[in-house]
Amino acid sequence: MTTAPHHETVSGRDRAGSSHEVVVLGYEGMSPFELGVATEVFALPRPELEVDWWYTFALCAERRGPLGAVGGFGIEAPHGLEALAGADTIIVPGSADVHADPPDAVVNALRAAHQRGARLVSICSGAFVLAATGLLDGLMAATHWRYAALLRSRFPRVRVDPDVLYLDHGQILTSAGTAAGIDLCLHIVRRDHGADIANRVARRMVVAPHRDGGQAQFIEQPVPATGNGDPIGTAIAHALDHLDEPLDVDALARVAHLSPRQFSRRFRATTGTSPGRWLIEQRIHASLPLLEHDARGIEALGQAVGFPSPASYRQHFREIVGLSPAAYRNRFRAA
DNA sequence: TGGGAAAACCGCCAGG
DNA sequence: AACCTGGCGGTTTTCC
Repeated sequence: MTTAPHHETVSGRDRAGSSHEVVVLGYEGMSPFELGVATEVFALPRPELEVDWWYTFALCAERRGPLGAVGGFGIEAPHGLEALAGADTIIVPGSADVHADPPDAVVNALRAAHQRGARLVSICSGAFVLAATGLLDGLMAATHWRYAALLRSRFPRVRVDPDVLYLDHGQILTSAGTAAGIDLCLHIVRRDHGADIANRVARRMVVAPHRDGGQAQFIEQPVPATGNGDPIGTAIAHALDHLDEPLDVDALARVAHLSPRQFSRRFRATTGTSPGRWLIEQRIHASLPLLEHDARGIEALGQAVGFPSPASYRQHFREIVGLSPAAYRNRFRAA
C-alpha cells in the first residue's frame, strides 16, 4: 500500500478518478474492533459499486513494530507518522490511556494534517487524542458516555455531548462508543458518495444504514453531494437559502424541474429521508446556533428558521434534540 | 392535550 | 426486457 499523493481538499466528491487515502492512527493498546470498523468500511474492495473512486487504506503508528492490541495479540503498522502527511482522512481509534497525553509527534502531525485540510475522525476515546491537539476547542464532541465527564474535566474548552452517536463539523468528526464508529464511517461514505452508496455498503455489512437510537444527531454539514446541475442538489441549496420561507414539496419540485412524485423519489434516494422530514431537521439545526448566539426569544427564532408556529417549533425541537429550546439555550448559551 | 383538516408520504401501476 | 416517469389514492404526519 502506497501513500497517496498530497491533496489540498478534503471532500472527495469533486475529485473524480483520484484517490482518497484513509489512514488509521494506531498505538499500543488499541482496540482491534475499531480498527476493524475502519477497514471494513474503507479498506474492503467494492467493485460492485458504480463509483468514480474508492478509498485507499493504511495503518500507521508513531513507533514501528508490532503494537499490542486489546485481546493480547500484535498488529503490525507498516507506516510511521509520515503517512499522516499524505492522508485525506485520518481515523483516531479509542485511546488506550485516557489520562495520558499523546506524544508531541502525534499531536504535531495531527495539527499539520488539519492545517493542510485533512479530515480528522475519532472513535470512542480517540476524542481524547483530538482534544489534546486543541482542535476540538469550542466544538461539540462525542465520545463514549463513560468518558464524557472525564473528557470535559480534562479539556474544559471542549463541549462534550454524551447523547449523540456522532457529530460532524465538516473537517472534524467525533463518534461515541465503539459501535457508533460504524455509524460515523457510514456517514462519511454518505457524505462522499451519497446515501444510496452508503446504504449499499451498510447492507453488505448487514447493519442498519442509519441509526438514530432515539437520540439527537447534530450534523452541521448535512448537504450530500450537490453536484452542479443535479436537480436535487439545486433544490437543497435553494431550500437552505430560503429556510425562513414557507417551502412545500410542490415548490421544491418546481425548483428542481421535476414532478412532485419524481422529486420525492429522487430526494429520498440521494438524501435518505423525505423532503418534509429533511426540511424540519434542517430548520432545527439552523436554529441551534441562533439559540446560542441570538438573544431573540424562542418564538422569533422558530419563525426565523421557518416554523409556522412556536408550538410546532418546540414540538420538533424536543423530538429531534431531546431538550426544549429553552433548556438547550440554557445549557449552551455562549459564555 | 385533543382532534379534525391539510399536507406529505409512498406503494402501486400504466405509459414512455 | 429493463428502466425511468408521473398520477392515484390509502396511510401517516403535521398543523392549528
